[in-house]
Amino acid sequence: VEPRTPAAARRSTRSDARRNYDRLVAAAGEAFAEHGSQASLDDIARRAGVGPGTLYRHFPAREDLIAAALQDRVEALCEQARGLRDIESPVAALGIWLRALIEHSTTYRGLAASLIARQLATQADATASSHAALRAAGMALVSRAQQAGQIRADIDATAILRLVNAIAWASEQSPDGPDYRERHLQIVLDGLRAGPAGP
Amino acid sequence: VEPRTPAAARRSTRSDARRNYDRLVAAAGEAFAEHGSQASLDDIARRAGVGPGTLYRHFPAREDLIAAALQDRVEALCEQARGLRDIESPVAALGIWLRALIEHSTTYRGLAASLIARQLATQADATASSHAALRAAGMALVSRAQQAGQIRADIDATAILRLVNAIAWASEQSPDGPDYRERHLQIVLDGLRAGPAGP
DNA sequence: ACCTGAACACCGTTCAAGT
DNA sequence: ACCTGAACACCGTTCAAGT
Repeated sequence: VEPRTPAAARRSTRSDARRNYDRLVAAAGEAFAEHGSQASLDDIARRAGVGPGTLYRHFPAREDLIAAALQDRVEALCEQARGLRDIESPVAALGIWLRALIEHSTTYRGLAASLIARQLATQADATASSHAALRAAGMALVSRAQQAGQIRADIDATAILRLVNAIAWASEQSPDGPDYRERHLQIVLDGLRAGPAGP
Repeated sequence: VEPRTPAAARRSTRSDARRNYDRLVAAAGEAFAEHGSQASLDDIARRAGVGPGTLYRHFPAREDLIAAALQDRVEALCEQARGLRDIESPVAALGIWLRALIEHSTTYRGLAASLIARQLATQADATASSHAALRAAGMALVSRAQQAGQIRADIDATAILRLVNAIAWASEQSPDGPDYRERHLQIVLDGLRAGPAGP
C-alpha cells in the first residue's frame, strides 16, 4: 500500500480514487458542520457513496479527515498571518490573528478538542500535518510580540496557543458562546501584556 | 419508580440497593482514575458486580455517577471556600481557590470536559446537582473580589469560572500539563486585575 | 492499486422477567 | 422495590474477496 497520507491519496493518478477522496472530504464537511467533529464516520462514508474501508484507506485517522476538510481555511489563516507581519504593533497583530484562530477552532463543534488541541498546541508530532504551518505561523507572531517586549516572555508560544485554543473550547460550553470569546481573549491578552510581576 | 436521583437512591432503605450504590461509586472511582471520565459504564457495572440496568437505575446519566464519585472532594472545596472568606485580600483568596478548582477539574482525565464544564460554568440547570454548591462558592469569591475593585467587573462570575476551567482542560492536552497550569492561571489573574482599559 | 461490504468487538441503553 | 441480563442499535475498525 503506497498512499499512506491524505496528501498522497489526493495526488493519486487513478480517477476513482481521486473522486472518492473529493467526495469524502465534501461529505465530511457537511457531516462535521451538522454533527460536530465527532460525526459518525460510517455516515460520512455513506454520504460519499463509498464503503467504510475506502474511507479508512484515504484517512487512517479521524484527524486526517478533519484536517482535509479544513485545508482551505487553514491556508487562509496562514496567509493572514503573513500579511500581519507588516502591521505596526506586534501585539496588535497577534491579537487580530488569535481572534481569527479562535473563530477557526470553532468552525465545527468539538473541533478545538479534536484536532487543534493536539496538532496546534503540543510540541510533539505535528510535523507532517497541514496544521504544522498554522502552528508555525502562530509561534512566529507570538515570538515577534515577545521580542518587541510587548508581551511577557516567561511562557513559550506553544503554551499561549494552547491557552487561546482553550478559549475556543470554553465558548462551546455556553449557549451564548461567541459573546464571551472576545472578552476572554481580552483578559488573556491583558494578562500577557501585564508581565510576570503584575501591574 | 421513586428514586430518580442519586441522592434518593443513596438514602434507600433496602440494604441491597444501598450496597449496590456504594459498590458502583467505588468501582466508578477506580475506573475513572484508570481510564478517565469516559470509562466504559459496562466495565464499571462489571467491577461492581451488578448488571448494567442497576447502574442505570442508580445513575441515569454518566454525569450523575461522576458527581457521586467526586462528592467528597466537592464538599472539601466548598469548605475551603468558606474558610477563605476570612482572608485579607479577596483577590488572593480567589487565586488560591481557583488553583484548587483547577486541581479538582483534573482529578480524572476528561473531567473538565465531562462534568465541570456544564455544571460549573453555565447558567442553566446546575440547580439540583452537588456541583451547584461548588458553583455558588466560586461565584461568591469572584463577586467579593469584584466588589473590592480588585478584578475587573465587566465579566460575570460564570464566564470567569468557565475560563479557569478551560485552563484545566488545556493542561490535559500537553504532556507537561501541570507545569503550565500555574502560569496560565497567573496570566488570567493578571488579565482580570488589569481592568477593561488595560494597564 | 483500489474498492467493497461483511464481520468483529465494543459500547450505551432499554426492558421483560424475575425476586 | 429493586435486580438481572438478554437484546437492540450504533459505531469504529479490519480484512478477505473482488475489479
